[in-house]
Amino acid sequence: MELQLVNEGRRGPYAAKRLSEFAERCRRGGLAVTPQRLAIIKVLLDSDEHPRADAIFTAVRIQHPHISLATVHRTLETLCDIGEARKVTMLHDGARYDGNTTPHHHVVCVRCRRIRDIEILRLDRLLAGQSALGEFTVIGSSLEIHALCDECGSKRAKTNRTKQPRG
Amino acid sequence: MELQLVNEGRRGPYAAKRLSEFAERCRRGGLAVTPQRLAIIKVLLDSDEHPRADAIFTAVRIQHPHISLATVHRTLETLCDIGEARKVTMLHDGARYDGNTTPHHHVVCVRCRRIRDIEILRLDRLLAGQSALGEFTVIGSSLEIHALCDECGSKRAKTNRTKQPRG
DNA sequence: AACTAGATGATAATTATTATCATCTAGGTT
DNA sequence: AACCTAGATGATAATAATTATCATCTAGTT
Repeated sequence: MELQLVNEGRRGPYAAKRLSEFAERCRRGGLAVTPQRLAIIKVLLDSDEHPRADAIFTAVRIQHPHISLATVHRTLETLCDIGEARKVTMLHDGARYDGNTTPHHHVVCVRCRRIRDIEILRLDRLLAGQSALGEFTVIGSSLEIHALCDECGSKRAKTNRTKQPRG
Repeated sequence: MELQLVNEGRRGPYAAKRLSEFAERCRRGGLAVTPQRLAIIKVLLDSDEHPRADAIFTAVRIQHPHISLATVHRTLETLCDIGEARKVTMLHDGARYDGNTTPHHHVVCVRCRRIRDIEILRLDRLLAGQSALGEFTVIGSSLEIHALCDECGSKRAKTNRTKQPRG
């Protein structure tokens, strides 16, 4: 089978392993291992809901009533920076619109957020044959390729990584 | 070639065709053909930048100094509703995070925004062999499959389409 | 135990988007 | 051509997510 829903049953052991390695990965990333960070990664690893910051905040507050929402936002971005988490959609500084309604996909520069259209006929063909996925009825799809454009690549080489707004 | 950047040169004739059909498509969608809508679709079709609402607002204001930003936002969403435009990222009500850092993709219910992970090994293999795309150096990628979950599908059948927040 | 770079909490500020509502108009009818 | 009305617009307020600021605190080192 080409496309398949990930078996949620596997998440338990996966989360345990990730958590056991977390402290070391923080150190490797130059980050302090704080109770807040541990609590946040724990909640994130235990969730299968791809939660928003506020949902994680709510969950973490049960054990850490004094944690700040700002800390949750900051920590989630930090975790993404060191590769310990991933933002499902990275373009969250504002909605972007496209007048091209023919099937196509996008390359996005992770730094300047420039977007260009791409065609992947084989992917479109693969997806055309997939009208359902478990309990989901497929409507359409869009591949987002994360990239660094040449201009930003050379800038990055010079300047020391300036954090991008909104992430 | 599997992946290729869309040739921007083709956009001129495409935009002209889309614009010529726009009035009819509005009527078909039950929408009035207003000068504001014409101005907005024109700007969108002429742009290759996948612009934000505020950029479209700025461009449209040259010819329509009295247009409101709210109209631009509303119109863009309306155009998406009737299939005359597309939002590059549809998840714009808040960032969603994922603790699973292994390569995988997502199915999203366009109504309730539930997300589930999917595996598409063939796509991952296809992308693994692609380290550059024109002026872009590939970092990673994520396929977002838009779908309707069974629960929302049956709801939609009953209730008359309630507009989703934020779109 | 002392030190300090970096982390946190509290809160203000910013920004994108949506809601509200009075007014206006596209597109049909008379 | 004047008239009607559902729907569209403009102006502005409200909402909500995220980021900035800054005083305080603490993880990890000395």
